[in-house]
Amino acid sequence: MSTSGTPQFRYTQTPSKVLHLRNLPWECAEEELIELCKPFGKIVNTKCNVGANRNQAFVEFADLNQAINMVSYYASSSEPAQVRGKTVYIQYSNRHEIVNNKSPGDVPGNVLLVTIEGVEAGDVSIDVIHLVFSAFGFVHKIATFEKAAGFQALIQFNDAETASSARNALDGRSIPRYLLPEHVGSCHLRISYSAHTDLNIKFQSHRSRDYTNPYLPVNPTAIEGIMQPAVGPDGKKKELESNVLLASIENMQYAVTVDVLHTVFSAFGTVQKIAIFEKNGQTQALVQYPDVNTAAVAREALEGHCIYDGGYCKLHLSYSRHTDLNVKAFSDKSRDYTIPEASLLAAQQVSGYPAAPAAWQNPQAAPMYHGNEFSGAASMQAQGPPGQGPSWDPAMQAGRSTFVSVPSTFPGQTFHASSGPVYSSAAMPPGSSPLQTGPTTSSSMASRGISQPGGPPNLRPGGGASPPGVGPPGASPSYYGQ
DNA sequence: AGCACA
Repeated sequence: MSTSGTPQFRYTQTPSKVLHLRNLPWECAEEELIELCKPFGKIVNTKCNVGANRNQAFVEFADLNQAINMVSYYASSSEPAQVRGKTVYIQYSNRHEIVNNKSPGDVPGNVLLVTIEGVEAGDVSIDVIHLVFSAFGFVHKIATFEKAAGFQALIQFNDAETASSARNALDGRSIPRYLLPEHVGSCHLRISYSAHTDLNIKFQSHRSRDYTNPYLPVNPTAIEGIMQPAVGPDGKKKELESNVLLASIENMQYAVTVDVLHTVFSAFGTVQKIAIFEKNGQTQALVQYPDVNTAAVAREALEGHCIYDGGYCKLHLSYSRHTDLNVKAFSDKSRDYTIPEASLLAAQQVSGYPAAPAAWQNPQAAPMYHGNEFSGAASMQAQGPPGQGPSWDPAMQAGRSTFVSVPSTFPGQTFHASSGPVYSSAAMPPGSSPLQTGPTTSSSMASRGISQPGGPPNLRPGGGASPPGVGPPGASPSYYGQ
């Protein structure tokens, strides 16, 4: 009649799908465990390297009878269960399921996430990575990128077995010295599994490769060497122009939203895409125009100007190396205005989907936002529980994104309806009302018919000198049906 | 050789 607190009698545990294995060799690999147990049934979960000595493990069978089969087999067998020649002691676990067994990175898959510790991105070429990992099988695709964790690569193999062999052999090991530049000290590989099954490589470049598709276009802006700054006739470095501007926002006392940027930059032409991200603690944004000329005009006009009065949110503009941003169509940090309104609205009607693990190891962001500009985007790949990534992206459900393979196995994903961004007036600096006309504040925005819900910028493009040939930028975006 | 994880 005892309900709780009754100690389990030592040697008469009740049968459980979960078996407790002791006296395993130190850091016994999961594969060895599975090898031992799979003759008795389907293994649904394992936990290895348990205990202070890391020589215990748990194995969970799909069916209780399978566990019973294994225990009773070895109970009556003359040959004890063995791993690497060591006798393994098997009992029913006193629990009935293995819980919290694996972090996402431990769930085997055909794509590896490799962190190359102790190197700069430039130290290890994609060819070296390819060489190292090709030892274990045909490498289909590689995408490299930088983020807080360091220089990382996604390596796609044909199957999980191949990926696993590469992981087992290389995790914690180093890339051979002769493949590295002299100045590189140690260089350890930290390898886990990616949740992805197929990387979406857009270009062959020094950052990404698709070895299955030799006809994939070479990204002219992403090949090493081409990116060397051109030198003008005067011998000075000539900045490469681009239709995409990189804006650094200095003294950002107030929130700068996608909409604010859209308003500001639309004064010079159609803004196609915007992405906001953090770089070294500073907010930056990429703003894409259809052509270089428009970008150049915007750059000239806006450079050094402040979005808000009082020297707040000062813009510094340069040309990005990107020519076509690959951004989430509708998030709080990015917008793709080239997407037809209808599809956006339609996308927002979609409901009932679990939140996508978003950009968890988003391979798309990786190759597309290479370089220094987009560590912010890369940070969306921050390792962590899937499903806790950035906000749900309607575009994914709208079928526009083909790159995310949403693992259906992650629990705890909740759908948060995306009702569109809400721009609180807190984003607007006090005393910087758009309607206020001050020394540096013109009413040009209002006269252009721009009315932003959350505090339109005071910035007057060109300091009063409107760029030639630029008309009213049209109504503010109506994507979110304001 | 004797039960993890929160």
